[in-house]
Amino acid sequence: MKEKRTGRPREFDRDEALSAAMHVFWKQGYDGASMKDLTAAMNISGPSLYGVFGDKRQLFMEAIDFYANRKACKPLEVFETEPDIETAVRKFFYEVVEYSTMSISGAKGCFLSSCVATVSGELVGVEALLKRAIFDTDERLARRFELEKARGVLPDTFPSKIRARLMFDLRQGLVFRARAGIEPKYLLADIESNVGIILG
Amino acid sequence: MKEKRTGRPREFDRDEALSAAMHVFWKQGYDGASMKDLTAAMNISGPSLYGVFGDKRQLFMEAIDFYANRKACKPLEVFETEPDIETAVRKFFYEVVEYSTMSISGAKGCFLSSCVATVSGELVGVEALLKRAIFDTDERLARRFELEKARGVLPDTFPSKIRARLMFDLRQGLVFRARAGIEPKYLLADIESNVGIILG
DNA sequence: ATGGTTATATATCGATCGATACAAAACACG
DNA sequence: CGTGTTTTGTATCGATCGATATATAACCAT
Repeated sequence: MKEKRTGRPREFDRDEALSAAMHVFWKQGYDGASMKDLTAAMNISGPSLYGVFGDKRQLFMEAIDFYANRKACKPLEVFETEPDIETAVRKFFYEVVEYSTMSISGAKGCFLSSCVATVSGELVGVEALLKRAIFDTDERLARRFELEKARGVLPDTFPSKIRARLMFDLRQGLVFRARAGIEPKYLLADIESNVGIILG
Repeated sequence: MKEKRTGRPREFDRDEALSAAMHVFWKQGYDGASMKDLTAAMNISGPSLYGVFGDKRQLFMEAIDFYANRKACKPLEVFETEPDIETAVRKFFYEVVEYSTMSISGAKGCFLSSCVATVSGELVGVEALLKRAIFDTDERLARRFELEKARGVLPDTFPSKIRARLMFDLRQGLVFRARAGIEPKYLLADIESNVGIILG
Protein backbone atom coordinates (compact mmCIF):
# COMPACT_ATOMS: atom_id res chain seq x y z
CA MET A 1 0.00 0.00 0.00
CA LYS A 2 2.82 2.40 0.79
CA GLU A 3 5.11 1.42 -2.03
CA LYS A 4 4.99 3.51 -5.18
CA ARG A 5 6.01 1.71 -8.31
CA THR A 6 6.01 4.41 -10.94
CA GLY A 7 8.04 7.54 -11.51
CA ARG A 8 11.53 8.68 -10.69
CA PRO A 9 12.60 7.65 -7.20
CA ARG A 10 13.23 10.30 -4.57
CA GLU A 11 16.91 10.98 -4.03
CA PHE A 12 16.79 11.93 -0.37
CA ASP A 13 15.52 10.42 2.87
CA ARG A 14 12.31 12.06 4.00
CA ASP A 15 13.01 11.79 7.72
CA GLU A 16 16.56 13.01 7.40
CA ALA A 17 15.36 16.07 5.53
CA LEU A 18 12.62 16.60 8.09
CA SER A 19 15.10 16.36 10.94
CA ALA A 20 17.38 18.86 9.25
CA ALA A 21 14.47 21.24 8.77
CA MET A 22 13.48 20.87 12.42
CA HIS A 23 16.94 21.87 13.56
CA VAL A 24 16.89 24.96 11.36
CA PHE A 25 13.52 25.98 12.81
CA TRP A 26 14.84 25.17 16.29
CA LYS A 27 17.81 27.45 15.90
CA GLN A 28 16.33 30.31 13.91
CA GLY A 29 12.63 30.21 14.69
CA TYR A 30 9.82 29.73 12.17
CA ASP A 31 9.90 33.19 10.62
CA GLY A 32 13.66 33.43 10.97
CA ALA A 33 14.14 30.31 8.88
CA SER A 34 13.94 31.08 5.18
CA MET A 35 13.19 28.51 2.53
CA LYS A 36 16.74 29.08 1.35
CA ASP A 37 18.08 28.17 4.79
CA LEU A 38 15.84 25.14 4.89
CA THR A 39 16.61 23.75 1.44
CA ALA A 40 20.33 24.29 2.07
CA ALA A 41 20.24 22.36 5.36
CA MET A 42 18.00 19.65 3.94
CA ASN A 43 20.23 19.45 0.87
CA ILE A 44 17.32 19.45 -1.54
CA SER A 45 15.94 21.93 -4.06
CA GLY A 46 12.97 24.21 -3.56
CA PRO A 47 10.57 22.28 -5.81
CA SER A 48 11.58 19.03 -4.11
CA LEU A 49 10.68 20.51 -0.75
CA TYR A 50 7.32 21.76 -1.96
CA GLY A 51 6.63 18.53 -3.76
CA VAL A 52 7.16 16.42 -0.67
CA PHE A 53 6.07 18.65 2.21
CA GLY A 54 3.57 21.04 0.65
CA ASP A 55 4.58 24.45 1.95
CA LYS A 56 6.53 26.01 4.78
CA ARG A 57 3.73 25.76 7.31
CA GLN A 58 3.06 22.11 6.58
CA LEU A 59 6.75 21.36 6.82
CA PHE A 60 6.79 23.05 10.21
CA MET A 61 3.79 21.08 11.42
CA GLU A 62 5.46 17.87 10.33
CA ALA A 63 8.59 18.92 12.19
CA ILE A 64 6.53 19.36 15.34
CA ASP A 65 5.01 15.93 14.91
CA PHE A 66 8.45 14.49 14.23
CA TYR A 67 9.76 15.97 17.46
CA ALA A 68 6.79 15.06 19.60
CA ASN A 69 5.86 11.65 18.29
CA ARG A 70 8.80 10.11 16.50
CA LYS A 71 12.15 11.62 17.32
CA ALA A 72 11.01 11.07 20.88
CA CYS A 73 12.39 13.70 23.19
CA LYS A 74 15.53 12.11 24.61
CA PRO A 75 15.02 13.15 28.27
CA LEU A 76 11.60 11.59 28.24
CA GLU A 77 12.89 8.36 26.76
CA VAL A 78 15.63 8.11 29.34
CA PHE A 79 13.15 8.79 32.13
CA GLU A 80 10.94 5.98 30.97
CA THR A 81 13.65 3.38 30.46
CA GLU A 82 15.98 3.85 33.45
CA PRO A 83 14.92 1.25 36.07
CA ASP A 84 15.70 3.17 39.28
CA ILE A 85 13.28 6.06 39.71
CA GLU A 86 15.68 8.45 41.41
CA THR A 87 18.30 7.83 38.75
CA ALA A 88 15.59 8.24 36.13
CA VAL A 89 14.65 11.68 37.43
CA ARG A 90 18.32 12.68 37.65
CA LYS A 91 19.04 11.47 34.13
CA PHE A 92 15.96 13.24 32.85
CA PHE A 93 17.26 16.61 33.98
CA TYR A 94 20.77 15.76 32.89
CA GLU A 95 19.53 14.99 29.40
CA VAL A 96 17.54 18.21 29.35
CA VAL A 97 20.70 20.19 30.03
CA GLU A 98 22.66 18.10 27.56
CA TYR A 99 20.35 18.47 24.58
CA SER A 100 19.44 22.08 25.28
CA THR A 101 23.01 23.34 25.50
CA MET A 102 25.17 21.00 23.45
CA SER A 103 23.23 20.34 20.30
CA ILE A 104 25.33 19.67 17.23
CA SER A 105 23.19 21.98 15.16
CA GLY A 106 23.90 24.85 17.53
CA ALA A 107 20.23 25.15 18.42
CA LYS A 108 19.85 25.85 22.12
CA GLY A 109 16.86 25.41 24.37
CA CYS A 110 13.81 23.31 23.57
CA PHE A 111 12.22 23.11 20.14
CA LEU A 112 8.73 23.35 21.55
CA SER A 113 9.26 26.19 24.00
CA SER A 114 11.86 28.24 22.13
CA CYS A 115 10.51 27.91 18.63
CA VAL A 116 7.05 26.41 18.33
CA ALA A 117 5.56 28.37 21.22
CA THR A 118 6.52 31.66 19.60
CA VAL A 119 4.20 31.14 16.65
CA SER A 120 1.56 29.22 18.60
CA GLY A 121 -1.15 31.81 18.17
CA GLU A 122 -0.09 32.99 14.73
CA LEU A 123 0.11 29.84 12.63
CA VAL A 124 -3.06 27.84 12.10
CA GLY A 125 -2.88 24.40 13.64
CA VAL A 126 0.24 24.89 15.73
CA GLU A 127 -1.54 25.64 18.98
CA ALA A 128 -3.40 22.33 18.89
CA LEU A 129 -0.21 20.36 18.27
CA LEU A 130 1.54 22.18 21.10
CA LYS A 131 -1.30 21.57 23.53
CA ARG A 132 -1.27 17.91 22.67
CA ALA A 133 2.48 17.64 23.12
CA ILE A 134 2.26 19.23 26.57
CA PHE A 135 -0.60 17.00 27.59
CA ASP A 136 1.18 13.87 26.36
CA THR A 137 4.39 14.77 28.17
CA ASP A 138 2.55 15.29 31.45
CA GLU A 139 0.85 11.98 30.92
CA ARG A 140 4.04 10.06 30.27
CA LEU A 141 5.79 11.55 33.27
CA ALA A 142 2.87 10.83 35.57
CA ARG A 143 2.53 7.30 34.24
CA ARG A 144 6.04 6.43 35.32
CA PHE A 145 5.35 7.72 38.83
CA GLU A 146 2.16 5.67 38.98
CA LEU A 147 4.13 2.62 37.91
CA GLU A 148 6.56 3.14 40.77
CA LYS A 149 3.66 3.52 43.20
CA ALA A 150 2.21 0.23 42.01
CA ARG A 151 5.62 -1.37 42.48
CA GLY A 152 5.76 -0.01 46.01
CA VAL A 153 8.83 2.11 45.37
CA LEU A 154 6.94 5.36 45.76
CA PRO A 155 4.38 5.81 48.57
CA ASP A 156 0.69 5.55 47.76
CA THR A 157 0.34 9.21 48.70
CA PHE A 158 2.78 10.36 46.03
CA PRO A 159 0.97 13.02 43.96
CA SER A 160 1.97 11.83 40.49
CA LYS A 161 0.11 14.42 38.47
CA ILE A 162 1.41 17.33 40.50
CA ARG A 163 4.98 16.08 40.45
CA ALA A 164 4.76 15.41 36.74
CA ARG A 165 3.73 18.97 36.10
CA LEU A 166 6.40 20.17 38.50
CA MET A 167 8.98 18.19 36.58
CA PHE A 168 7.72 19.70 33.35
CA ASP A 169 7.98 23.20 34.78
CA LEU A 170 11.50 22.70 36.12
CA ARG A 171 12.41 21.53 32.68
CA GLN A 172 11.01 24.74 31.18
CA GLY A 173 13.19 26.74 33.50
CA LEU A 174 16.28 24.85 32.43
CA VAL A 175 15.66 25.11 28.69
CA PHE A 176 14.82 28.79 28.97
CA ARG A 177 18.10 29.44 30.74
CA ALA A 178 19.86 27.32 28.15
CA ARG A 179 18.37 29.38 25.34
CA ALA A 180 19.58 32.51 27.08
CA GLY A 181 23.09 31.14 26.77
CA ILE A 182 23.67 30.31 30.42
CA GLU A 183 26.54 27.83 30.71
CA PRO A 184 25.72 24.14 31.19
CA LYS A 185 27.72 23.96 34.41
CA TYR A 186 25.30 26.37 36.09
CA LEU A 187 22.34 24.36 34.88
CA LEU A 188 23.90 21.09 35.97
CA ALA A 189 24.35 22.59 39.42
CA ASP A 190 20.56 22.77 39.77
CA ILE A 191 19.92 19.13 39.06
CA GLU A 192 20.36 17.59 42.52
CA SER A 193 18.08 20.20 44.02
CA ASN A 194 15.53 19.44 41.34
CA VAL A 195 15.69 15.71 42.04
CA GLY A 196 15.08 16.39 45.72
CA ILE A 197 12.08 18.56 44.95
CA ILE A 198 10.51 15.99 42.67
CA LEU A 199 10.94 12.96 44.90
CA GLY A 200 11.17 14.61 48.33
CA MET B 1 20.67 68.66 29.14
CA LYS B 2 17.81 66.54 27.87
CA GLU B 3 15.71 69.34 26.41
CA LYS B 4 16.08 70.06 22.74
CA ARG B 5 15.24 73.57 21.72
CA THR B 6 15.32 73.51 17.95
CA GLY B 7 13.42 71.68 15.27
CA ARG B 8 9.91 70.42 14.84
CA PRO B 9 8.59 68.80 18.03
CA ARG B 10 7.86 65.06 18.04
CA GLU B 11 4.17 64.31 17.75
CA PHE B 12 4.08 61.05 19.67
CA ASP B 13 5.12 59.77 23.09
CA ARG B 14 8.28 57.72 22.92
CA ASP B 15 7.36 55.28 25.69
CA GLU B 16 3.87 54.76 24.39
CA ALA B 17 5.24 53.90 20.99
CA LEU B 18 7.84 51.63 22.57
CA SER B 19 5.19 49.83 24.58
CA ALA B 20 3.08 49.33 21.48
CA ALA B 21 6.08 47.92 19.64
CA MET B 22 6.84 45.55 22.50
CA HIS B 23 3.34 44.13 22.39
CA VAL B 24 3.60 43.53 18.66
CA PHE B 25 6.90 41.69 19.16
CA TRP B 26 5.36 39.82 22.08
CA LYS B 27 2.47 38.58 20.01
CA GLN B 28 4.14 37.94 16.66
CA GLY B 29 7.78 37.38 17.52
CA TYR B 30 10.73 39.40 16.25
CA ASP B 31 10.82 38.07 12.71
CA GLY B 32 7.06 37.75 12.56
CA ALA B 33 6.61 41.45 13.28
CA SER B 34 7.05 43.52 10.12
CA MET B 35 7.91 47.20 10.14
CA LYS B 36 4.45 47.73 8.70
CA ASP B 37 2.88 45.95 11.68
CA LEU B 38 5.03 47.96 14.05
CA THR B 39 4.43 51.41 12.58
CA ALA B 40 0.71 50.68 12.41
CA ALA B 41 0.55 49.70 16.09
CA MET B 42 2.80 52.56 17.15
CA ASN B 43 0.75 54.93 15.01
CA ILE B 44 3.81 56.56 13.48
CA SER B 45 5.38 56.56 10.04
CA GLY B 46 8.39 54.56 8.92
CA PRO B 47 10.86 57.44 8.87
CA SER B 48 9.68 58.54 12.33
CA LEU B 49 10.41 55.08 13.68
CA TYR B 50 13.87 54.97 12.15
CA GLY B 51 14.59 58.51 13.23
CA VAL B 52 13.82 57.82 16.85
CA PHE B 53 14.78 54.18 17.37
CA GLY B 54 17.45 53.55 14.74
CA ASP B 55 16.44 50.27 13.16
CA LYS B 56 14.37 47.18 13.91
CA ARG B 57 17.00 45.51 16.03
CA GLN B 58 17.63 48.58 18.17
CA LEU B 59 13.90 49.02 18.64
CA PHE B 60 13.71 45.42 19.81
CA MET B 61 16.57 45.89 22.26
CA GLU B 62 14.88 48.96 23.67
CA ALA B 63 11.68 46.98 24.03
CA ILE B 64 13.56 44.37 26.06
CA ASP B 65 15.01 47.06 28.30
CA PHE B 66 11.58 48.63 28.61
CA TYR B 67 10.11 45.33 29.76
CA ALA B 68 12.92 44.37 32.10
CA ASN B 69 13.82 47.68 33.65
CA ARG B 70 10.96 50.09 33.34
CA LYS B 71 7.61 48.53 32.66
CA ALA B 72 8.51 46.35 35.56
CA CYS B 73 7.09 42.89 35.24
CA LYS B 74 3.81 43.06 37.17
CA PRO B 75 4.12 39.72 39.01
CA LEU B 76 7.52 40.74 40.35
CA GLU B 77 6.21 44.11 41.52
CA VAL B 78 3.33 42.49 43.33
CA PHE B 79 5.64 39.95 44.94
CA GLU B 80 7.84 42.71 46.30
CA THR B 81 5.08 44.94 47.63
CA GLU B 82 2.59 42.54 49.22
CA PRO B 83 3.43 42.47 52.97
CA ASP B 84 2.50 38.86 53.77
CA ILE B 85 4.96 36.46 52.18
CA GLU B 86 2.51 33.63 51.51
CA THR B 87 0.06 36.04 49.95
CA ALA B 88 2.94 37.55 47.98
CA VAL B 89 3.87 34.19 46.51
CA ARG B 90 0.25 33.44 45.70
CA LYS B 91 -0.31 36.82 44.08
CA PHE B 92 2.91 36.39 42.10
CA PHE B 93 1.62 33.26 40.40
CA TYR B 94 -1.83 34.72 40.03
CA GLU B 95 -0.41 37.72 38.23
CA VAL B 96 1.68 35.46 36.02
CA VAL B 97 -1.47 33.68 34.88
CA GLU B 98 -3.33 36.95 34.53
CA TYR B 99 -0.84 38.76 32.32
CA SER B 100 0.13 35.72 30.31
CA THR B 101 -3.41 34.76 29.33
CA MET B 102 -5.51 37.91 29.43
CA SER B 103 -3.37 40.58 27.82
CA ILE B 104 -5.32 43.30 26.02
CA SER B 105 -2.98 43.10 23.05
CA GLY B 106 -3.76 39.41 22.62
CA ALA B 107 -0.14 38.47 23.27
CA LYS B 108 0.01 35.34 25.38
CA GLY B 109 2.85 33.95 27.46
CA CYS B 110 5.87 35.92 28.57
CA PHE B 111 7.68 38.46 26.40
CA LEU B 112 11.09 37.18 27.43
CA SER B 113 10.46 33.46 27.09
CA SER B 114 8.04 33.42 24.16
CA CYS B 115 9.61 36.11 22.02
CA VAL B 116 13.04 37.29 23.10
CA ALA B 117 14.41 33.82 23.82
CA THR B 118 13.62 32.68 20.28
CA VAL B 119 16.11 35.10 18.74
CA SER B 120 18.56 34.99 21.64
CA GLY B 121 21.38 33.42 19.66
CA GLU B 122 20.54 35.08 16.35
CA LEU B 123 20.39 38.78 17.09
CA VAL B 124 23.54 40.48 18.35
CA GLY B 125 23.18 41.80 21.87
CA VAL B 126 19.95 40.04 22.79
CA GLU B 127 21.56 37.16 24.65
CA ALA B 128 23.33 39.50 27.05
CA LEU B 129 20.12 41.39 27.82
CA LEU B 130 18.26 38.16 28.40
CA LYS B 131 20.93 36.78 30.73
CA ARG B 132 20.86 39.96 32.71
CA ALA B 133 17.07 39.92 32.98
CA ILE B 134 17.12 36.35 34.27
CA PHE B 135 19.86 37.11 36.77
CA ASP B 136 18.06 40.21 38.03
CA THR B 137 14.79 38.37 38.45
CA ASP B 138 16.43 35.63 40.48
CA GLU B 139 18.09 38.28 42.61
CA ARG B 140 14.89 40.15 43.29
CA LEU B 141 12.99 37.03 44.21
CA ALA B 142 15.75 35.81 46.53
CA ARG B 143 16.05 39.23 48.14
CA ARG B 144 12.46 39.14 49.31
CA PHE B 145 12.98 35.73 50.87
CA GLU B 146 16.11 36.97 52.63
CA LEU B 147 14.13 39.91 53.94
CA GLU B 148 11.53 37.60 55.42
CA LYS B 149 14.29 35.52 57.02
CA ALA B 150 15.74 38.64 58.64
CA ARG B 151 12.25 39.49 59.89
CA GLY B 152 11.95 36.03 61.38
CA VAL B 153 8.98 35.10 59.23
CA LEU B 154 10.89 32.47 57.29
CA PRO B 155 13.28 30.10 59.11
CA ASP B 156 17.03 30.74 58.94
CA THR B 157 17.41 27.51 57.02
CA PHE B 158 15.16 28.67 54.17
CA PRO B 159 17.16 28.25 50.94
CA SER B 160 16.37 31.59 49.32
CA LYS B 161 18.40 31.15 46.16
CA ILE B 162 17.06 27.70 45.43
CA ARG B 163 13.47 28.70 46.07
CA ALA B 164 13.89 31.82 43.98
CA ARG B 165 15.05 29.73 41.06
CA LEU B 166 12.26 27.27 41.70
CA MET B 167 9.75 30.09 41.61
CA PHE B 168 11.26 31.30 38.37
CA ASP B 169 11.01 27.84 36.84
CA LEU B 170 7.41 27.32 37.92
CA ARG B 171 6.67 30.63 36.29
CA GLN B 172 8.24 29.42 33.05
CA GLY B 173 5.99 26.41 33.10
CA LEU B 174 2.92 28.59 33.51
CA VAL B 175 3.77 31.05 30.76
CA PHE B 176 4.69 28.25 28.38
CA ARG B 177 1.31 26.63 28.94
CA ALA B 178 -0.32 30.01 28.54
CA ARG B 179 1.40 30.52 25.19
CA ALA B 180 0.16 27.11 24.12
CA GLY B 181 -3.37 28.37 24.64
CA ILE B 182 -4.19 26.38 27.75
CA GLU B 183 -7.14 27.97 29.55
CA PRO B 184 -6.44 30.22 32.57
CA LYS B 185 -8.64 28.09 34.82
CA TYR B 186 -6.27 25.15 34.42
CA LEU B 187 -3.30 27.35 35.19
CA LEU B 188 -5.01 28.89 38.20
CA ALA B 189 -5.63 25.39 39.52
CA ASP B 190 -1.87 24.92 39.84
CA ILE B 191 -1.28 27.96 42.01
CA GLU B 192 -1.97 26.57 45.47
CA SER B 193 0.27 23.62 44.81
CA ASN B 194 2.97 26.00 43.63
CA VAL B 195 2.67 28.10 46.79
CA GLY B 196 3.06 24.99 48.91
CA ILE B 197 6.16 23.93 47.01
CA ILE B 198 7.81 27.32 47.34
CA LEU B 199 7.14 27.86 51.04
CA GLY B 200 6.74 24.28 52.26
C1' DA C 1 11.95 0.50 -27.21
C1' DT C 2 7.59 3.45 -25.79
C1' DG C 3 4.38 5.73 -22.83
C1' DG C 4 3.17 7.10 -18.18
C1' DT C 5 4.66 9.01 -13.99
C1' DT C 6 7.33 11.26 -10.56
C1' DA C 7 11.54 13.86 -9.06
C1' DT C 8 15.01 16.93 -10.35
C1' DA C 9 17.46 21.42 -11.62
C1' DT C 10 17.20 26.08 -13.41
C1' DA C 11 15.19 30.17 -13.56
C1' DT C 12 12.04 33.27 -11.99
C1' DC C 13 7.54 34.99 -10.34
C1' DG C 14 4.82 38.84 -7.62
C1' DA C 15 4.73 40.21 -2.87
C1' DT C 16 6.71 41.77 0.93
C1' DC C 17 10.79 42.67 3.55
C1' DG C 18 13.66 46.39 6.09
C1' DA C 19 15.24 50.74 5.17
C1' DT C 20 15.62 55.75 2.69
C1' DA C 21 15.38 60.06 -0.40
C1' DC C 22 13.03 63.84 -0.69
C1' DA C 23 10.41 67.87 0.27
C1' DA C 24 6.98 70.12 3.02
C1' DA C 25 5.82 71.27 7.84
C1' DA C 26 6.61 72.89 12.55
C1' DC C 27 9.26 74.58 15.97
C1' DA C 28 13.43 78.01 18.27
C1' DC C 29 16.27 81.78 17.67
C1' DG C 30 17.96 85.93 15.44
C1' DC D 1 10.49 88.14 9.10
C1' DG D 2 14.34 84.69 7.71
C1' DT D 3 17.51 80.90 9.04
C1' DG D 4 18.65 76.58 11.00
C1' DT D 5 17.03 72.31 12.82
C1' DT D 6 14.19 68.36 13.42
C1' DT D 7 9.93 65.69 12.31
C1' DT D 8 6.49 64.40 9.19
C1' DG D 9 4.21 62.25 5.05
C1' DT D 10 4.75 60.30 0.49
C1' DA D 11 6.86 57.53 -2.45
C1' DT D 12 10.03 54.16 -3.33
C1' DC D 13 14.43 51.69 -3.14
C1' DG D 14 17.08 46.99 -3.79
C1' DA D 15 16.94 42.64 -1.48
C1' DT D 16 14.78 38.85 -0.04
C1' DC D 17 10.59 36.46 0.93
C1' DG D 18 7.66 32.10 -0.10
C1' DA D 19 6.24 29.71 -3.93
C1' DT D 20 6.11 28.00 -9.27
C1' DA D 21 6.56 27.24 -14.44
C1' DT D 22 9.08 24.73 -17.30
C1' DA D 23 11.88 21.32 -19.16
C1' DT D 24 14.80 17.45 -18.37
C1' DA D 25 16.00 13.07 -16.04
C1' DA D 26 15.04 8.63 -13.97
C1' DC D 27 12.22 5.13 -12.85
C1' DC D 28 8.03 1.21 -13.93
C1' DA D 29 4.93 -1.19 -16.89
C1' DT D 30 4.11 -2.84 -21.25
